[in-house]
Amino acid sequence: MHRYRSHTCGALRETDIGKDVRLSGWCHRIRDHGGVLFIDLRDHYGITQVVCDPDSKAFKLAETLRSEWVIRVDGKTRKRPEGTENPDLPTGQVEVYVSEIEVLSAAAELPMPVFGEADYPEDIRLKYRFLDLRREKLHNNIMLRGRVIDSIRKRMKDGGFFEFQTPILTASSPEGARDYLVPSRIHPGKFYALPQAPQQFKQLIMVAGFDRYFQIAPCFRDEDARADRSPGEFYQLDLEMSFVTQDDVFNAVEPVMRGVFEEFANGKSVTQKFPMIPYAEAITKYGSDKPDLRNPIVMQDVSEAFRGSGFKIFANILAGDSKAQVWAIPAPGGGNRAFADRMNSWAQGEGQPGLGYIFWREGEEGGAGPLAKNIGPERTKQIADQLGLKVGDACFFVAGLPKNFYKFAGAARTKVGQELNLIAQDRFEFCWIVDFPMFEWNEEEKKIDFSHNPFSMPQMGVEEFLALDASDADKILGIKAYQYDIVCNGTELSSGAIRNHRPEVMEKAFAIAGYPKEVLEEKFGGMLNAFRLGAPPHGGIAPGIDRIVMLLAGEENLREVVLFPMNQKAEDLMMGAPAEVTPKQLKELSIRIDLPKK
RNA sequence: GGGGGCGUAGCUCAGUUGGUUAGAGCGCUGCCCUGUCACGGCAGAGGCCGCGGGUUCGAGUCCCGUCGCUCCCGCCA
Repeated sequence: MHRYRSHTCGALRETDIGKDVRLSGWCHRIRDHGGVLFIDLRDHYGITQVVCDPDSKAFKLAETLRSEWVIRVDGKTRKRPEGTENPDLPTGQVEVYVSEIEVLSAAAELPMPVFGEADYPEDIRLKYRFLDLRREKLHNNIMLRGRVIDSIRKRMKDGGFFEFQTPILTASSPEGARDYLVPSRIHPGKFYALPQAPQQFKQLIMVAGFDRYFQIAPCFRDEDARADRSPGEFYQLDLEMSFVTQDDVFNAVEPVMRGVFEEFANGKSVTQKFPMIPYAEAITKYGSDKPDLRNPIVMQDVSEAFRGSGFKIFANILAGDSKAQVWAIPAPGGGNRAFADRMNSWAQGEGQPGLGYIFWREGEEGGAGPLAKNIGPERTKQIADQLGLKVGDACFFVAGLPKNFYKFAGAARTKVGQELNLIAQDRFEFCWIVDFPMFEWNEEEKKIDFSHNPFSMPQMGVEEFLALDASDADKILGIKAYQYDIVCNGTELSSGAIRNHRPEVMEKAFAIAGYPKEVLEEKFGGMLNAFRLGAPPHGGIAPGIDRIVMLLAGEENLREVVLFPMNQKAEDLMMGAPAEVTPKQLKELSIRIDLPKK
């Protein structure tokens, strides 16, 4: 017999009754009845009930066992007595009557239990990650992650993509997030950077003629964390294709995403054909470039209903600036004062002066609330007609310059959807967001910036683009890029683009964003050189693996789907990173520490 | 860098207008228990109420500061 086990803890069935077996695992739960003692023995594969009584020579030792001790047991598989079967366990028809126990590893008192699903503080969970990972939910999430990645790989290879590895130690890039830097010992004073994404490498792979690249790629960005953004490092399904249009990329990626989600959706429905929503439309309808389409609320411009009206605050805002607008956020089913007031105080909590509203209720079919009184019944009806609102509904209003308030309007749309339970929980709602602006105005620095990444191809003829005059800001700011996102349930899952493979267009684009040719040469010289020596038109996208798994696992936080995550302050509490290093190490790197003064 | 929430036993939490000795459940320790699977029963240990200062006759409770965790904003080509 094997030293540790003849079966796993999830293996035994009625067909094994009568067999002498050997199991190893953790003492998940121990129930000592004095004369009979049960141990739920757990390993990766499942749980088997192990029984001991005073007739067994292992009984004395069994009584000393504690939670999470690792033991080996020998015994005989037998049918459970009539009426004591456990239908919740695959092994629940049988049990193992123990003849011998060997303690392989004892466990001290636990800082957190493995048994049960009680919530524990994150710092304890992170410090004792290996215990947390023993727990069913996290264990399953990590296994799901592995299966999702397997599925992605298979689908990508079936789609004609080839897997490549790109360097981890590379050069710092001037755009984008802060880099993680690695000092060079051989070149004192110089640094490698960890890649924020293998962006340039994958483009160079296209220039090298490999045609279709993918990689489950680690990416490193020194940015502050969010619930859906790990600090430090995360993984992307990075992919790139040659000789493609935007549609070709969509047709390659959409089936992979849909297929993976359908495979692991667990009964939830998945969008069959991802709708394409232009960026500008997403902003005006949903107040976000990552709209949650499970939320049926669509906002509308209702400026005309307020222009010159008796509601002076809005009327004055509209009169004061031709670009000012009033947007309506319909709230079907929210037609009562309590809800409207709750939204209003929520808005104040968000730092807004308040949230104007009208609601329609029995006896006040013409609209209730101070705002309705100010603008009068005719305009109120105009709003109700435009938005299709009826008795029992409400509507909220925000006014000002859309570029300043659209985020808040989007947040209000989400809040209304949540409060009124309008968000369908049984669906994965996908869409493409397309036609992102190429440039944006940087108000702080009074200059034009790239609005997304500088490698996208502008949606403009080469001649016309090269002829652009830097002073023609309006025209420049109106240029769209072949830049696109995949959004699912309000989470940005991917970002991609058709790349700019023309050196002269790239020079022009960087010039518009205020980067002289020398900077471009210094920072992107490698890629620029490549583009001067025969580059195929190419494009790609990079879906975030962690976020995909998070959605499929039904988790709200990335840390629930990452094996060994860092906390929000980018610390690994288990390994103790980051940490100080020895003076000798620093000296070798020609680095002297100069801490900021408190 | 900024804002919100939280911080009471190992853990989850309760703790009234500021008022005797700060409680419960889980876990832990001991004893009892032969069919449990969230086993059950009895007993027990375990608290700088995050930390520092203040108001008060009296602070877990009120005020100020600080630290920790978390969520959000900035940031994330």
